[in-house]
Amino acid sequence: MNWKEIEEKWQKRWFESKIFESNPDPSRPKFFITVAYPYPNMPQHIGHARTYSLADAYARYKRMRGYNVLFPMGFHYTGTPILAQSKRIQANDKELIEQFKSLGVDEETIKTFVLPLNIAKYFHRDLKLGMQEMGYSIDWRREFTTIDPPYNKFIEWQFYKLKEKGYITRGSHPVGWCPSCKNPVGQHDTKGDLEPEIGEFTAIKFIFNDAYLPTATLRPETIFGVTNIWINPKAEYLEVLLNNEKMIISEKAFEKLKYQFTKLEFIKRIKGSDLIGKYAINPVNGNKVPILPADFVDPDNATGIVMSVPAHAPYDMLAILDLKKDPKGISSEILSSINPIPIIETPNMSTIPTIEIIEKFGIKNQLDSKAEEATKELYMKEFHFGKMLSSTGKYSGMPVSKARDEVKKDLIESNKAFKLYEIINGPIYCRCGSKIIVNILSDQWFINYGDPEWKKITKEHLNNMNIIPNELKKEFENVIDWLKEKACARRAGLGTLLPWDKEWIIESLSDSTIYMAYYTIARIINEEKIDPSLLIPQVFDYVFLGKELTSCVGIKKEILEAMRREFLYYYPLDSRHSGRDLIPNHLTFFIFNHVAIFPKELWPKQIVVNGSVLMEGKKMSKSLGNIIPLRKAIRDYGADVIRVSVLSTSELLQDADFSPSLAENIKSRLEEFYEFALKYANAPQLNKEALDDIDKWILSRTQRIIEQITISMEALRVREVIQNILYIFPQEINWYIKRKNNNPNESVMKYIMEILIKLLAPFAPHLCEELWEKYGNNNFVSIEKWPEIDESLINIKLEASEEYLRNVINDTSEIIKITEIKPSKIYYCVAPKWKWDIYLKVIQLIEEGIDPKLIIREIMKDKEIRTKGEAIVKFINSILSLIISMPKDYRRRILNIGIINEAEILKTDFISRYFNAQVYVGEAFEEVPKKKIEQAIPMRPAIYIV
RNA sequence: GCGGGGAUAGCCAAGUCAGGUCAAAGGCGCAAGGUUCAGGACCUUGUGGCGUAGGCCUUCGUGGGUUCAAAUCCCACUCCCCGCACCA
Repeated sequence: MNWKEIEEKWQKRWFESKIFESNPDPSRPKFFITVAYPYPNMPQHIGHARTYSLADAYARYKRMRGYNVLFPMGFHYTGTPILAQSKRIQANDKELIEQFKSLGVDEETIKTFVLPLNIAKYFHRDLKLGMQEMGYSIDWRREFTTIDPPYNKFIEWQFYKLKEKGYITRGSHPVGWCPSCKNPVGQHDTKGDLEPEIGEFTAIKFIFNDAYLPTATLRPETIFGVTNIWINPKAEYLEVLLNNEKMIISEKAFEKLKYQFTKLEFIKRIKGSDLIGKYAINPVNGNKVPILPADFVDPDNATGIVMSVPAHAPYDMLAILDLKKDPKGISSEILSSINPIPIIETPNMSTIPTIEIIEKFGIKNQLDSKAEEATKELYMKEFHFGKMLSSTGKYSGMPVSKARDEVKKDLIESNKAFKLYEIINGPIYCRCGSKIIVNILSDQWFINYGDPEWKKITKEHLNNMNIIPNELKKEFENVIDWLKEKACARRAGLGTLLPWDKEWIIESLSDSTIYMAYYTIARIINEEKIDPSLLIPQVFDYVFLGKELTSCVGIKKEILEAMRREFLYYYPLDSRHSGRDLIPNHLTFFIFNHVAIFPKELWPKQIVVNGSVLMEGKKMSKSLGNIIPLRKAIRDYGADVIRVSVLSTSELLQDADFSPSLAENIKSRLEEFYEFALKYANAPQLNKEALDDIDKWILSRTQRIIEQITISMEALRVREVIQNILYIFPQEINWYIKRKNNNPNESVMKYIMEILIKLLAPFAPHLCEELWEKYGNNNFVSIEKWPEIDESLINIKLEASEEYLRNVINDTSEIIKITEIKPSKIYYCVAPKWKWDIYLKVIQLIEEGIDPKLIIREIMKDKEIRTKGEAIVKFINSILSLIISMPKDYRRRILNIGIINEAEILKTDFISRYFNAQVYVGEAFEEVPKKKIEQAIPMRPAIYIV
């Protein structure tokens, strides 16, 4: 079959017939479904296909269920990565150019990428074509980008709303910063794509003559254990004025702290070596401590001055031991006066744990790489299990984890220390080559997701929402709990200007929270070509909030009313789809913002989250070079194959594993389905009057599959759906064909295949349309009615009979296999009626909840039965444990069906054909040993083979 | 650290919420047979161990417990993955 031809044919027809364009229709229920719009900075790949294919399959399913489905799409231009990429292209960055090339972008196009907008436009087109080639049922009339002027107006309105509610705040905020680009840096701006991590240090002000030595630490609680101060003798230090106080810090620190403190002035240079041997005073306890040299001190980390706590910091202990071996001019008097001061006790650790841990790791000196590991281990243990000793005054007895915060707070409040920030996973370099530092932005705008009242209503609404899969609800709850202020604007990038402070551009996670509402009016804005300058806040107040329009706004009243109608028809949003990586940000912001801005009845109803796609078990990444561009994959395998591949290998939340061999497999499976279905395309319509039991059986099974798939579909367990259609149910069909001696009733087959085509249509729409047409229909299967169960075709008794037959055949095969008999005669001795009576009676009693131990007594109450005596007891004993271990509904089904005429079922020449042997069915045969005959129980005839 | 998810046969992956038809779906791989000039594809069968009668034994990360019955419920432990923000 020619996939490409079929795909193009149906995509064209769908487009021409406009069946996926949705307009308000009050006579039909609507279903509004959206997916997180993509960021157009690289080609669409298989990974994207999962979320979109899932949403599309869902949209198609809902459409077949009779909903007026709106499934729109937009493009998220907002943000800085495109800018960063463009800069790299300008700089002729080979790596990026190669990456683009390997993803199929031609050289000429890459040249145009010197303009950021060209990147966005190029990939916008790529993404859109990819979506169309995948056959997504999108209403393209509503398309927009987030830099379209009308969208900007919409975002401005949103921000005015947030501001009115008091959810916008302003304050200072530390960010990773490139001093030469003069911009905050994100992961995509750094060499090697490293995310700068910012740590908060406490700088404790040791008194040194008329100045301070600020020692920077992550463990302020160890201030009580300080024995000395470390300085790097090779480093340059400066005397500076910081917030009007004289301090000594390293030269490197001075350069960086300029970005964190506005009042910082140079006074004079000091050599590190000049400080050595002098004394400083611990501001907490007044202890006089010497200043000593140490090589491990990094002048480029924090202040370049370190306090020494040899009892609890391995580096400090090591440096002291090193110094005792090689004093470097320090007097033995000073060195001998330095004794570790324990201030923390930790279970299972000695009083001076550093000695213990140095021995354990076998560390030689302060430059030994193992010191880092030892430090981590000791810090971790002390933090979790340590308690402050009595020598720490008011903190005595406190767990270290608590003391750390307390000491820090107290020191800062009493002006004995101050906070400073440093990159703790550094050094990290900007793509321009400069080292990343911390800058404090003092006038940063935030959305205050920490607002307790806002949190509360958001959480309340979360509880009313349907989250698929449900396990994630808890995760959402936690995210709502710990969200704080979120910086919502930045200085560079594409996007909407903050309307009241045009120096700032609204950041991408903040301009994408309520845009689903914009889709409802985007069609009108696009078609009427509304002048964006007319889209003032009052317009949106009217359209979205129903506020009276007080003044003339320059847009025709009918148009405004149409927008309002359209919004009210589609809102609230019925289903929001994205990958699970968006839970801690976008999806939660989405709930927050809806709750803040819209009236309660318009809050979103459902969120659907799916896992990502792996490539042959590995994460897809540019560096691994294992990204398959979607459009290439479509050419290689076909759209339906990709759709089914990414949706059928794993459950919703799991990562799906894609591979070429999987795709090949799915491809042949789908082709098989197609060829198979084609055989019955011209068969006559089903005639319910002319059916035998086997026909009736498969028709009954077909109703079950409809039921099961519909349930799975509602819960979006799409893997289950596809598995059932493509693998599990076909086994039933095979059995049916076998039972019919390879002569299936063609009208039955046609009926079944029509149903399967419909059930598969949301997943493989092109294939199914083609088949649907071949089946003689001249409408689209995409908008056909989803199959419904035909109760008249359900036959429990036949299903049970067939299951019985299969079990007997299985048992027979088992015996043949073990005994290695080549069967010529098979005898089936079915259970006599009295056994059936007792069997059902026992099940009945167990169902009534009678203690199994009392069953025999209960049955024996019947005089009739008692006459049989011994045989009865033996029989009951043989079936009792079997019956007890049956599932409840299985027992009920047996009671419901009652006695099955086993002999009649087994008297079919199917069995003798199957085993190529003579088959005898009855209650007893002379040829069969008595003992064997006695073994028969209902549903399990005695089998004797010779 | 805080939060979330997970551990099932050679591999992938269902089953766990609602304990019982569970030696445990389905796929891949492997083996045998069929078809084929051959390869591929396809079809059938098998794929924990033992067994000349449909059975028995062991198994669902480890160790306990509840129950007539545990992959499933409870407790403890070990290991793995992901997120923690200004970045889409």
